Amino acid sequence: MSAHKREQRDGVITILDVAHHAGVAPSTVSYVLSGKRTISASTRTRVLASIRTLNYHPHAGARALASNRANVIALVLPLRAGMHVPVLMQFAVSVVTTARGFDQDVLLMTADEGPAGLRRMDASALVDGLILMDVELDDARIPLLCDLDRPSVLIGFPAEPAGLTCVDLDFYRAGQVCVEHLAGLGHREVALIGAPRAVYERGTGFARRTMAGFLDAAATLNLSTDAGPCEEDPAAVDRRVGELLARRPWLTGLVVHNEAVVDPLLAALAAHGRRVPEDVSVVAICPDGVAHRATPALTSVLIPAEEVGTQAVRLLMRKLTGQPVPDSSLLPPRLTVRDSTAPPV
Amino acid sequence: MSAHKREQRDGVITILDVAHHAGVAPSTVSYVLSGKRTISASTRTRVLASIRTLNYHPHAGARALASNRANVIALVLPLRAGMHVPVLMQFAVSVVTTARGFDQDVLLMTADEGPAGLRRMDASALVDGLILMDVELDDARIPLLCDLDRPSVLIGFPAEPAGLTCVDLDFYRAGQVCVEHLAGLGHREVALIGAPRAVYERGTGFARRTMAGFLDAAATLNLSTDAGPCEEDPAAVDRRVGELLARRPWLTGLVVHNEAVVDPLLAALAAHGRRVPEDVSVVAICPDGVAHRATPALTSVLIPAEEVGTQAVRLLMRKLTGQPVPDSSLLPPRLTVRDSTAPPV
DNA sequence: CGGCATGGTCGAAGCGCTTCGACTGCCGCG
DNA sequence: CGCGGCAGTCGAAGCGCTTCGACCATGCCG
Repeated sequence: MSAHKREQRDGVITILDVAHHAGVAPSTVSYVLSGKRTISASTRTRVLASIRTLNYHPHAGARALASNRANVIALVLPLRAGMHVPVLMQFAVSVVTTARGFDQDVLLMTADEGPAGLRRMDASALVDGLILMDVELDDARIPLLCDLDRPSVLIGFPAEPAGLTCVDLDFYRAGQVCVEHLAGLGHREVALIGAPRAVYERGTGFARRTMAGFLDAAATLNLSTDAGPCEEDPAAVDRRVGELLARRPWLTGLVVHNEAVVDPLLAALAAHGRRVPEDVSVVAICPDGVAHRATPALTSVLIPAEEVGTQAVRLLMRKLTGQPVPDSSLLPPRLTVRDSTAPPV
Repeated sequence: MSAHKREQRDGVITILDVAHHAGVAPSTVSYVLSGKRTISASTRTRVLASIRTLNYHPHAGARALASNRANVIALVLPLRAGMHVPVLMQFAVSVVTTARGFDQDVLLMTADEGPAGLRRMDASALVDGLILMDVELDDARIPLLCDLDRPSVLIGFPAEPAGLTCVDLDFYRAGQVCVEHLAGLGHREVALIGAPRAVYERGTGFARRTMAGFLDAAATLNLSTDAGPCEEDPAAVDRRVGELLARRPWLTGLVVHNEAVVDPLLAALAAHGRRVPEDVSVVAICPDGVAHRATPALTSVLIPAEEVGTQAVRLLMRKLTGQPVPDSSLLPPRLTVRDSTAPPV
């Protein structure tokens, strides 16, 4: 046991160990890893081999300190009442997966910390950038965002998106598309079953925009309409349907923008003696999974959670590397026709 | 604009800035923050004041590098088929919230990276410890865990928990408790509506243990039983209920361990002409929210997501500070009687 | 054939923090 | 009255990495 330097002090392999093993300078190893300078092929392979055999992983803290980049992004995910958690998680998972593809890790922040949390993220250099979910029309986090030195991307649109980078499905257009589909089939009287009341009151963009699109399209096409929120428990859904059918005996078209309510809604229609699609056509705005798991499979506008998450990360990475980004990305809705819509009899 | 040192090079406040502002050495500031040496009250207040006015936040990377502690823990959250996402998120949120109380941030890992991801976490010193969710009886991640230098806590129990730190509700006992409650009311024929088949086949501990507890208790009490998985869509639930009632015409007690299925189950019972609790008593194993939102409010054994998450973090923090921890923490189930159980007629 | 880019590599200087040993008064005790 | 000890503070040495300028061969041009 000669005192040969202090090869593996703590079982921790450093860049120095790799450098020695490969017979090069530590800086060379660093350049191999980052690609920021040209390295001859022979040296590169040698270094990479050493890295693999020693199973070297750079120390994240050291890297962050020296390079001013943590390779971590924050995902700010408030879990507010009335939001459908499985859908939110689809976004989140997509963000994490995409981020890993860029060699970034994801730090999870819930709402509880509020503004102080954002400030802390910023100042501590724990993360390089932020992705915010569940954005409200007048979101308290937005003024803060501008103060921060770090770039951010919003999933969802606030009322005043100027200067921000936002991604989301074009919910206004989605509302229109649903109505247009029903109108195209010949329906003249349609209703929107929306998110729980709290979601609208809070000023959540996607809910309000869908309703606006729905109403505007219906007005343009001269349909009579009925639009309102809907709570999530089956009893409430049943009540809502009962009232609706009583008030609108000739209603034949329904748009539902509330994942949690899809099954209860179908049950309630059945309970009130309405067949889908023979008596009532139903269009949903939801992830595909929900739509085609239902019986009958629902004609729907897809909420492209995966694509939105991916886009958000892509945009953030562009901002981090100083590339230009579009001000906002509204993904166009696409309607898939399934078994729940048909012409009225 | 005299060249006075280089006060705020980059808009970034460092410990040096604080030290100067407070008229002390940087090490003193550090000790104020960490409390690792005694600092006089007067100095402390002065330093804290400077920190506040300068709005200083330590650089996470530098701290991690110097102290070998990142103040970040990893939350490994596979989202497997058949798991109820809102429940998982309850755990996750509780973990994040509790962690913040210990001044830790939470890094979110999904399953996709597999073992390599765990190794990377370990070697890069990005996180100090891990919390693993959705543990299977024979979980592939476990052998790896022992290799790592970092402590970990499991939410859920594998088949062989020796040497590991695990927390969870005692699902075996929960299964028993449900049966005992029904038997106590006088029911003689009971059934278990379980998680989707995939969950059992995968070897998920909580599902199997609940079933075992259910069956053992029923055997002990001499009840006839019928236990099996149940898929999540309403149609499948309805089918399941139909078969069950056909096969067991005198069935009067039902235990349901599957959040997604609670409402459809009640609907199916109604559809088959069974009133709850007059004809059939129902006990659920689920978070309280689900149980009392149902109609009628369900007698249930609570899944204490919040407490489990909190415990997991507490245990991890103890391990991180070298304090002893119990091998395993099985939380005792508690049954709350509501409106869905009654003696059979 | 001499000088000058140029590709490829090295060395050293930090990045901002923690921590360890050393130093300084000051109190209390013998 | 002197000295050991202790509370309180300082200075400096890293932690492991990136990056900048320097350096050294080549190969190429004039």
